[in-house]
Amino acid sequence: MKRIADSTVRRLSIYLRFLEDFEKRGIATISSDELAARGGTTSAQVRKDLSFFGSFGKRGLGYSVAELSARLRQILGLEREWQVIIIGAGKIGAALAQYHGFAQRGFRIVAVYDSDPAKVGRSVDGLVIRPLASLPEEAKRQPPDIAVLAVPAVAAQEVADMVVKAGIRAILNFAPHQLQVPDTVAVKAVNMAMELEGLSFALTNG
Amino acid sequence: MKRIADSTVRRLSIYLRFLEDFEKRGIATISSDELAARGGTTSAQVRKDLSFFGSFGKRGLGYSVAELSARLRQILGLEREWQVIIIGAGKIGAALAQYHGFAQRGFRIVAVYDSDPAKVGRSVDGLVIRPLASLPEEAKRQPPDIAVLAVPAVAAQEVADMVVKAGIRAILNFAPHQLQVPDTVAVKAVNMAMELEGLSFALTNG
DNA sequence: GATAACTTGTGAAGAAATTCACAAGTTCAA
DNA sequence: TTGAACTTGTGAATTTCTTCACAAGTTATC
Repeated sequence: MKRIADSTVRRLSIYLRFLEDFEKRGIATISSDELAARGGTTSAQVRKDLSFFGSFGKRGLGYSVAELSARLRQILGLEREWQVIIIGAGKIGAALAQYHGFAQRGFRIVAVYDSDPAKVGRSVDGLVIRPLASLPEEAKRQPPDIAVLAVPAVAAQEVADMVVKAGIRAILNFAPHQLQVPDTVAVKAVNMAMELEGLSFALTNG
Repeated sequence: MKRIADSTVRRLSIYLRFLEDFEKRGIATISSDELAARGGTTSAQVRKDLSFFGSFGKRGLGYSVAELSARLRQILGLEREWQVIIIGAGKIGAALAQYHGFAQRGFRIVAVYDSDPAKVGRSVDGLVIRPLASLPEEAKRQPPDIAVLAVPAVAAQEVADMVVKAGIRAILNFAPHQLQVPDTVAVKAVNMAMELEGLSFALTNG
């Protein structure tokens, strides 16, 4: 398949969210124009994005909400459940562990790790915090799909190396540190400081 | 000034982080090549990004770490302090309020709001949670620069409208909801669900 | 069944972002 | 002073992404 741009995948995610909204409200069909209006894009963009994966609409009518959202879930790989581990049981890590929005969308948090002996053994939202050192062993027995890194910046690279070595091929990084990983590993970064700086730039140069 | 791409601003943020690292380690100069290697980009990209704002380097030598980081801070608007309010004192909101990394970079959290009477009056990290209804009045007296939205998706648009009406011109949105705001208002979204779906896509189609 | 009003899917055009490639400037050593 | 080794800054080329524009298909109405 032709390489799909990151921006396209992000938009598919947005479309899916709207479609699920429409589904709940019992709306059966939707046009690219309506879909675009909500997502701050254009109808041509919507159609182009979808066209990479096939043609799902009916001319003159639009898209079946149920069908398109099912196809998007399939495209995004959301038909299965993903096993997620959280590394770092600090403020952010604990908040993530307790946030149930993930599980609702098929991302099941199966373990929380921390390297601080004072935290190991405590529970977060029903999950006992495990020692980080046990990750390699445990990952061998039951390989997680995605590792969420909620550790301090200085530790991030080291932990990422460990995660990669354990065979995990996707990382969601909350640490404000640019990770170096082999390109067989997918990384997404959530960098709040960077977003704030983007706002600062906009306010300054707007 | 020519419009600066979002991607450029994000990279400036990344460069600044490295430069601060180098500054701490007492390194005086750095080449675009070294800067690029850390940020997963190319030296040409670094030079092009910087060229939008002037020419800060010395041929044959590179960039002065101290000078370039000062210029980047200036460009990004980080020379002043920004007043930030957090709306929503749930798990995420509370974690953000307690995260001191923001303050270190000049984003000072001045207030936390929530609409839940059960939460109002409690403290988070030394800040008393205020009733959301009092925001318009308080914003008049002391206008915040940035509002961080950590509210449920269903409430996000309503809260955003309120924030915009209160004269705030920058929003960092943690709610998984696409906000509609006038284009005089800058919005950045941190959407963990979307990032996870991006990873899911990568794992599925990688 | 004819017409009007929609809407999709997609090549082609256009715009935007990235990379190339090189003149020009700097440093260092002999 | 010369030459070798670097490195920047930037037009031009290239690649990538977005928008345009329209043929072709669908539905509704009379």
